[in-house]
Amino acid sequence: EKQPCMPTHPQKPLIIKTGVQFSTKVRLLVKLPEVDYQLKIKTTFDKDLPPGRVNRQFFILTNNTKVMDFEESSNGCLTVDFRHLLKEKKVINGTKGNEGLLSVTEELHTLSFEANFSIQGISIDLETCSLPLVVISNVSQLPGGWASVMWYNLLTNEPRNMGFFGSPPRASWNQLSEVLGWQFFTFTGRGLNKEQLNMLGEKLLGQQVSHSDCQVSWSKFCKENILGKPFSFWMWLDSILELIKKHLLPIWNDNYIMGFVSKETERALLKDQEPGTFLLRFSESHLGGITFTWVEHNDNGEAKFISVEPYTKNRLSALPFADIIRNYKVMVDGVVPENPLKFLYPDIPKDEAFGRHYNSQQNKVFPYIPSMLVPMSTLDSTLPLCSSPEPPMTPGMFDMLNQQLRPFEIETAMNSPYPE
Amino acid sequence: EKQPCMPTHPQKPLIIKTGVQFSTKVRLLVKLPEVDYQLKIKTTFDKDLPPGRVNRQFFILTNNTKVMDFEESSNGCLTVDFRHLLKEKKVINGTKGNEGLLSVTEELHTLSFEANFSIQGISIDLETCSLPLVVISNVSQLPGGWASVMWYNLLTNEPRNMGFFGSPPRASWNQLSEVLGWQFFTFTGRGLNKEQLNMLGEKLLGQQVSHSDCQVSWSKFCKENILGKPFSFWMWLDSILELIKKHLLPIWNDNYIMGFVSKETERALLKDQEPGTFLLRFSESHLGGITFTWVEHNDNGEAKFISVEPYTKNRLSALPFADIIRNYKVMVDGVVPENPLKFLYPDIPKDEAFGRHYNSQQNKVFPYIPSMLVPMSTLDSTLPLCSSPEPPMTPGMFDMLNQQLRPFEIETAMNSPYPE
DNA sequence: ACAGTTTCCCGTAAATGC
DNA sequence: TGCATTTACGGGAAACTG
Repeated sequence: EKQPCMPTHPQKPLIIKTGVQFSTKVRLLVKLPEVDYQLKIKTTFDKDLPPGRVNRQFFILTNNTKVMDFEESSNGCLTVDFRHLLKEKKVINGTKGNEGLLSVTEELHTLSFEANFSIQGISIDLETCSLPLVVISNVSQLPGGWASVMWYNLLTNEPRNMGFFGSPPRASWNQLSEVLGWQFFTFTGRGLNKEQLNMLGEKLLGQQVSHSDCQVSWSKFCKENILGKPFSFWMWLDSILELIKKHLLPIWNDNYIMGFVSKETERALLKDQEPGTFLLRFSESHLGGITFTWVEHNDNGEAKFISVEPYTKNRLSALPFADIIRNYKVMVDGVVPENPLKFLYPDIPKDEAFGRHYNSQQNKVFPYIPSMLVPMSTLDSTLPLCSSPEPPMTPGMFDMLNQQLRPFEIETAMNSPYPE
Repeated sequence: EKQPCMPTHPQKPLIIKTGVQFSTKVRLLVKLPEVDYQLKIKTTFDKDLPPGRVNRQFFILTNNTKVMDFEESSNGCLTVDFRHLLKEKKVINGTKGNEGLLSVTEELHTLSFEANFSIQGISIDLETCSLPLVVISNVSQLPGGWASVMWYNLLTNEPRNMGFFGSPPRASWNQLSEVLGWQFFTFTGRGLNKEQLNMLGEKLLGQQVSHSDCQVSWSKFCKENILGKPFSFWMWLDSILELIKKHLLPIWNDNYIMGFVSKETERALLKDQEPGTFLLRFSESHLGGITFTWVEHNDNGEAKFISVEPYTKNRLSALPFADIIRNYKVMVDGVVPENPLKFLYPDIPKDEAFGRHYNSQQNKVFPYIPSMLVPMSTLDSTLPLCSSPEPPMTPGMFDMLNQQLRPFEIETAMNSPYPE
């Protein structure tokens, strides 16, 4: 009879952080006739869970009973807000939970809600219970916790399979890619297009004709590190999500960040473009980084690709990315610096794409002359700095890429270059 | 018999922040013969203070009794560490404290320590009490709290005059300037020299032949805003102290920051120096800012002084100050930029002074070319940007300044230009 | 309305546990 | 020892409160 809406973290329901307030909404779906008495809701954490089933035990610090209020907006239903803290109960953990392998963010909990009322002499007990919750103690655990919530809700309809992560099912790439697109759509306002998802699928599963039916394990998604990197696929992807949210939102939403492109594809795309054509790509080697790559041509007409060291949140909070693109300079042999970035791929003049995000931060404070930070790379032309070896490219791949990625239709110059 | 050492904030004793642990040391100065029993110390907050005397009431959250331990290091004395939280007691504040005018950081509190033991059948009570404490709820109140602690301990020897800030005495500039110098010495490792203190005295008291015997009121020191500025003298000075601690420590300790110089003095000093001679000065218009001023000469030989927009902690955490000085460029009419900073006043070549603090942050990450931030000012030579009017200078002041500030003796080039 | 004050809580660093 | 997890708390911002 009651349908609990879940406690919320900033936009991330079903995750609760210890020591931080959270609120819960319980909606009574039956309409009680003439409710002039007060309906008390009692909330319990991990009510029915046998101790030892879970590694950590928690309790609700504040008063756990609240009286329901009428709420106008929800047409006659009753709702109630809880607002309380959660704190770990220190228990001498004799028999440590069943799964020593599970991490904290894989441990599932629940909130139970109970109410009792009597109508015409009949006592009625109501009880309901939340979907599985993840309890974290620091925001640094939020990505992991959110991965669990996503995986659970993607792969099961069971209301409370608390042992879910004891043997988590696999997800098909079809399912998973849809969820990943949703993540971006929900948190930034723009999802991922087919090409971007393809790159992600390839990163996760290797080169395949079609990823759709490939199965992705929970471990591969979130627990194992990417080969040669000190982070997992989801940690990497989430770091980019955070980077967009904090530093790249307007540019991302204007669809000016291709973002997820392999270095091979990048080269294939830029190869035949005008010198100074560039695109924006997220770093695959570092968490939460974005770089630009532009194409130049040697004297003998050969294409050369140069990428700048990725910018991370620290750098970007000193200088917004649009201003970096605007003012970026390369100085060769100490000669007059030049901004090598001319056209956003395929051919949008830089200022046309980013002009309205420029931040003319020239704040005139009278006796002083204004000063700004200019991002700059210094090259020594005697050193072949840019001769990074071509990454391996499978035969025929170039054509495939071309086919797959070419049909970008630009309607007006202000339009996005990467339609979905 | 007991001498309490005080609870500590990061280097700031006598200030306690609610919700944060603090520790206290109580030393028993008498040596007890054969103490084989345990001595319990009970700690009470604001023990004897009549309620209503203070606006806010607090209590110690954790267990307030602790058993003394022997401590080897303090030759046979007994010491004990308390470690507990302080939380405001919510009181329906019927009769609000005696002084509605007092701010939170002017409200004084105490910690009392009690112990009881019996020796040869005689029961002995010991009791002692801390110096007045300030309780704050956020670090943003730390500067104000610290000002109170300084003022109290500078101007009274009374162990517990809780109403001190009801009518706080004045300090002579002699006393105060000594304390200010100590502050810098204690928190940075380098104090303030006579010229720097002179500038501060002038800022606080106006131009006087001698400030020594001038009286500074508590209000002028810490409560009233500086004329035309939205902050008080101490808030301004403390913001600089923080800036030094976080971003300028080595340069400050090398004595390369003149820092406290009036604009008049600055011009007088730079006037006859080589073009490109510069000095470093703290901003008087903004909290926690540092700028450099350099001298150039017009075609007609007239000296021109240019100051850059002050750098604050945000800018400095993107780019350390030494690197700003190293790479700073001025671009006039889009022509090849040039670093106008040549000699640190009076004549130390820039790289000699700051070279060892340069941060060659060129981290080569293979496929990428490194990028750095270059601080740059752009000027349009058609606009007379630097023609800020000469600040007023009293007659004869120039000579006085010259006399007063000239005798800088430079022993070697690596030596500090501003000996104390 | 507003300023002084407190609360809230992210995010880094340090401490702790295993 | 190293890694996983929690605690600590500075600092910016929002909420509170007279």
